Amino acid sequence: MSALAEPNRFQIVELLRDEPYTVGEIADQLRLRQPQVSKHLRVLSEAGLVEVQPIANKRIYKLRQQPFLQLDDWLESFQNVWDERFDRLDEYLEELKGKQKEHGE
Amino acid sequence: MSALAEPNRFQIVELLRDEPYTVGEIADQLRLRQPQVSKHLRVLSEAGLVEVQPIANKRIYKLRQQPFLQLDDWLESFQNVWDERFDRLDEYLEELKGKQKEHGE
DNA sequence: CATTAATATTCCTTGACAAGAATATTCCGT
DNA sequence: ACGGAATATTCTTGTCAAGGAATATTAATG
Repeated sequence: MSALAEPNRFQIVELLRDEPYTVGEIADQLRLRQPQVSKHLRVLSEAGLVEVQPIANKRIYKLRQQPFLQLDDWLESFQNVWDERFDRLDEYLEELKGKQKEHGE
Repeated sequence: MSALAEPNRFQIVELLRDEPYTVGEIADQLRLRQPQVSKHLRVLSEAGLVEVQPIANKRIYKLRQQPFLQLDDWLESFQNVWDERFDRLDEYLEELKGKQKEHGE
């Protein structure tokens, strides 16, 4: 997830969402210098967010879907909670007031 | 999203997924020092991931759902792509070979 | 085989940020 | 009003990661 935290990398991912791109194409579209793009792609690649397909001396990068599905799963583990707990906060407040009362006696 | 990149903050969020917690409780459960927890909560708060409810001299932190829904939306913008494009990579490769041919003539 | 295009890697510098330690603030009970 | 929790803030320091510039690598082409 820290791979997505960097703004330029985030942009790269959004760009690749549309279609696979070459390093040079990415650099052009995002107005970045080639070495930085290569470095960012390296990070994205090591994070498993992206995969490469070498063709001639070009390298085509595309998104992998696994990490996104994973993230989706993670988010679902929250969805459940919103529903289940209408607002557990109230419940918690009561609990606290109870504790205070006990302490007072 | 960079707020979630920090491991301790990520842990805090996962902890708060279960129920709201006090700063001290978070510090205890995650074996962190209170000041760092406060600082992390500040970041999470400014990122809109978390909200506070002061009660006595305690402060109860809970998750806000908006940013999570937002993230979910963002992820959906990808889902569409996976389906639509069986593999646009092939298409792209063809395009490249075409270009090479043109260049050769 | 020399050249050139496309990409990757290295080295260096700089800025951001997290932890630690100490201190400040706020609120309650007495 | 005072003492003590609970929490926040400040300051400093060390680390890490991103950008820039230069260079290395790989592959195609004549």
